Amino acid sequence: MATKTPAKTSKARKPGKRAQSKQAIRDRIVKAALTLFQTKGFDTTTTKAIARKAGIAEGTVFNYFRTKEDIALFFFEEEVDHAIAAVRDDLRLRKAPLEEKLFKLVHSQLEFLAPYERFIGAALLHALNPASHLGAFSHRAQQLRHRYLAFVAELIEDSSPRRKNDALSWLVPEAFWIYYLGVLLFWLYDTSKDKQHTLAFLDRSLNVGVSFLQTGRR
Amino acid sequence: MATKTPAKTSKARKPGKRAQSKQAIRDRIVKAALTLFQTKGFDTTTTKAIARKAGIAEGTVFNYFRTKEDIALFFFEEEVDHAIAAVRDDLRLRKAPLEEKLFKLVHSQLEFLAPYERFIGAALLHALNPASHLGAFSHRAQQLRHRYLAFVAELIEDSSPRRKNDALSWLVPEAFWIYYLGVLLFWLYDTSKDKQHTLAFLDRSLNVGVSFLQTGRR
DNA sequence: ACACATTCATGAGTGCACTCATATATTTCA
DNA sequence: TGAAATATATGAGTGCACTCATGAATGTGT
Repeated sequence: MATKTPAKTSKARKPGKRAQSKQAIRDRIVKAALTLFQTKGFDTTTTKAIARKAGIAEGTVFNYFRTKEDIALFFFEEEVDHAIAAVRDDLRLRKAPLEEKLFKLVHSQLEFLAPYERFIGAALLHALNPASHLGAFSHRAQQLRHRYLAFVAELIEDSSPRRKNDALSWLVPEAFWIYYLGVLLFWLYDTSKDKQHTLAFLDRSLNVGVSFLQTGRR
Repeated sequence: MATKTPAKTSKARKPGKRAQSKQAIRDRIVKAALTLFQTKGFDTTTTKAIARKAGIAEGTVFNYFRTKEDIALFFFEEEVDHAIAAVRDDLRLRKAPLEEKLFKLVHSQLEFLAPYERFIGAALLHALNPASHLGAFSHRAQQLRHRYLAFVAELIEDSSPRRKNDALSWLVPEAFWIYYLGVLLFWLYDTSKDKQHTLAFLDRSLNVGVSFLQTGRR
């Protein structure tokens, strides 16, 4: 059946059929799940429905994700990685002031999330529990949050060096996290064209926040 | 059958049989649940087992608590109320410095939690998610957290009046919350006699924290 | 004391996330 | 190329939290 002549020379050589479909199925699951989460909500979407929509058996879902929540988490991992990369790879930002970097960071996130606004709304409710169900991502969720905040801390550190031992410094990422959740809420309820109100709010509040941070610190 | 002659005079009069057993059953459920949570863990304790231990049918559990998590939440509500009352009712504390009030608050909590150390450990893991499962208490949990932090804010406000509009003031309860979780962790792993290390840590850290708070603020 | 209303206990039933033994497809190696 | 080894798909099964129709117990008005 297979007209394949794999020239498996030395060691690492085989983007074989397996690896290919593996990636494809993973994507199909995530896509199907997100569509359903978006239209029916997280809780009311069954794993059976996800499997059906993805064209696979129910059990197969669990070969790719340990739990239903992990599927959603995977999405947020992509979202955070995407946003961090967007800031890292923007050379123009290299020597830009802190508030511009943070703006780009959050803006990238919002862009990524935009197509799934309904789902995000539901997810956020959970995540505010303060840590329930969807926020109850259990372990990887913590890691993700940590990765995100570590990046934020890195940006801050780059912009106003030293002062690491400041008694307040560990609070700043916590505060940013709360701020970020606030922005998300604002964004969700923002009915202005292209979410312009959110962007304006982001711009202003970051300016105020950063300048407060730097004044209070030095 | 009933040899009862209820002199139902005017309006509000009847601690009837109903209300009595209602309270009793509620207590039986909570007690049974806590014992099981403590010995077998939260997740591995089934509602059926709770019902059996409480001597009632499984469905009855759900006449008293909407979810299994609500049972645990009820326990924490009692815990917080108890601790707040302990501080409020201690007249000697009325004009004591802030750090003493906070000490009493947290100390009361730890005393209350002591018999269920194992369960707390499990619960804390969940609650750190940052908001998962047990922390996923969904709504009442938020209210509880809010009630607790509002009381803390009240104590702080009493001790160093004014300065309400300080840009940092909203962060202080958040910080205290994180601090409190830290204390719990410390306490859980504290093997010293009567948890003396925890108490010493509490004492010292509250002194430092409060004085920092007041210096930084005025 | 009797009927009507209300509250509550009951446990079989439901739907769901997740497991597992088995079948099937892919890769490896001679 | 074929057969052993390995990775993956499958869907009936499992255990659990939670629901609901029923009936029994308690409360209320006469």
